Amino acid sequence: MALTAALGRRGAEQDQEGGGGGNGGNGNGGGEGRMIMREHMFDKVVTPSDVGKLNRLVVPKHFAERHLLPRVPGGAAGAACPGAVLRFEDGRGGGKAWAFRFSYWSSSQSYVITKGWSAFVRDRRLAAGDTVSFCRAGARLFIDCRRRGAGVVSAPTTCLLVPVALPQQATLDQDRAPRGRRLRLFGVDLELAGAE
Amino acid sequence: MALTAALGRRGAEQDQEGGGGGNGGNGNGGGEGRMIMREHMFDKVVTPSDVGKLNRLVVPKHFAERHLLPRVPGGAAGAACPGAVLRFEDGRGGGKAWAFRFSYWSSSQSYVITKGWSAFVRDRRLAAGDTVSFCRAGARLFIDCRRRGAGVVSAPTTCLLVPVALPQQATLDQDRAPRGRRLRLFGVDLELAGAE
DNA sequence: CCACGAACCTGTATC
DNA sequence: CGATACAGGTTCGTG
Repeated sequence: MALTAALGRRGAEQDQEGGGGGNGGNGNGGGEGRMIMREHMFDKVVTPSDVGKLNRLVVPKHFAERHLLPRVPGGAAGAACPGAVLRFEDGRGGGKAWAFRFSYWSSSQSYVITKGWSAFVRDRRLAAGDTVSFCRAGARLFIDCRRRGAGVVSAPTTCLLVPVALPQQATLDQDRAPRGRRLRLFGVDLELAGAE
Repeated sequence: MALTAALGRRGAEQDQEGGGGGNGGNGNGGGEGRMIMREHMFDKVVTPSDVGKLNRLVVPKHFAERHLLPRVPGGAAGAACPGAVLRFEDGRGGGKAWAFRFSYWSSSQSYVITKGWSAFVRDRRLAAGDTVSFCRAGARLFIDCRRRGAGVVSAPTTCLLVPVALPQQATLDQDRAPRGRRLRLFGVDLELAGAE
């Protein structure tokens, strides 16, 4: 994985959209913040259907198989794994999270995100042409989006560094992901998850 | 419960729709007929979806919980009770009966009758705006329907008196329903089921 | 391979 | 006005 994180972007991203607001959960308390490296998984420029009444996001097959399928509880084997629920934290922080049902539709031979997707579209005002971005930090998944035509501020927005308040010290150890390497950089704990 | 049965309506209801025909079962033999009071449970004016391709009848929650849930074999406790099969006798007599799967769909928070329902819709030519009526006599369930706009013939059609040929003398005693009061009226055995 | 049916999901009306 | 009920969809297994 690339470690091209831009430390300076941290503040910029947080200020990106002040609205919305957290709805409780493990909030992003200011106190003893740690940092976890977010590995970019993939982006998709959403189609009109992705944000329309179909209530589903088609996930390109190679993205789905490379990045999402290995994250479903029992489905790395490539089995059909019907309707796994994946939890994505709001990439902007704030503690909000989204539960998405990740399925394979044999009729169309495609991977889709169904249940929960329309709520995200509404909340983030996602429109055709916008880009959804999926990231990961260890076993934790993140989703974010940017407006169409919104040029990336500095370099490709592939890896971001976000502050995360760990609910408990043990959180990282509870991850079901294979242990990634750790390193401490500039006084910050980083986790290099899932080296490929 | 109301005891407003109209003895005189007996013949009228039986002549209501000569077609159809019995398909065996415990037929309504003429001989030693008894009478059991049918307690009206609830009606529903069916929607286009109820008689369309969805193959299901949505049962209004308060009706389902008050009248159907207590009738499922092990589910009076209010548990989810997935997919109980309830047997409804044809309200017109003739010995025909319908087996319906009665389920709770947690996704829509609603009770539905699924398997077996479409057969009833077809057989009775049920159309949107018609009314399905559910009655009960002890533990025995009955289903009937009337055409849209077909005003009730005499008084609200809430309690009807129907002839029932008991397969065996013991039938009434096998009822799992709480024992209702009995009375003999005009030489007829009546059972007042489920006094409220 | 198609038709049917059972399960599931969601927007909207309603209280 | 938030929660809920339900009417109307879609998907998918099965025969």
